[in-house]
Amino acid sequence: MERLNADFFRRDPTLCARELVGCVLFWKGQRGTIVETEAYAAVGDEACHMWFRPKTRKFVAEHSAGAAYIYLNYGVHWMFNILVKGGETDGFVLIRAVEAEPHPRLGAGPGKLTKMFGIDGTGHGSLFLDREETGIFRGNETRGIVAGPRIGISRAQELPWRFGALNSAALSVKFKNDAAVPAKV
DNA sequence: ATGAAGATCCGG
DNA sequence: CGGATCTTCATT
Repeated sequence: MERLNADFFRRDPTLCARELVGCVLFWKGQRGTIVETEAYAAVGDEACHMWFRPKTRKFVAEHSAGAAYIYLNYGVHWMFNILVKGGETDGFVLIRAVEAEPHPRLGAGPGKLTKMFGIDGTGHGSLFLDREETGIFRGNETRGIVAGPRIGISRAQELPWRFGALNSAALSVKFKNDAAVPAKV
């Protein structure tokens, strides 16, 4: 399998998010097939942390493409994101769900998958793609990829920047009126 | 200092 | 549907 390197994350966040569906995430002894992601853009996206969090803008300035951006949400759940730095197209990809053994819905949500993998703040800022015990490997999603509005945000709800594997049992939330997007190139 | 909001999840 | 439980940020 082909290991993804930082170059993968030097493109448009929506492209990165879409192509990550079907790839396999490895993290300290566990693996999961990514079945749901969301893209967040530095420019023109009011839902992105960069829009309203100075600390996030600092993080982006000080880290390179492919770095893990991990934060605690609601004081309870760790969110696992990957930094995208393509110049005009900086942003993040949030990993929202993975298929994993043994229980199909063990990784069916952004907070659930970090708990499953043991991902927490200690990984924040790490270049995990290049580490021995962590990384992402390219896969091919044969079920088709669908897109829709992002989940749980209050702004920019119109952007269809959530991507998922069609009919996966591990989606955090089912897609409504699934509009299949073209498979990757 | 203090308060509000937040890319969620579980249980009643 | 409310509570958990912590960080960031704006306001006092």
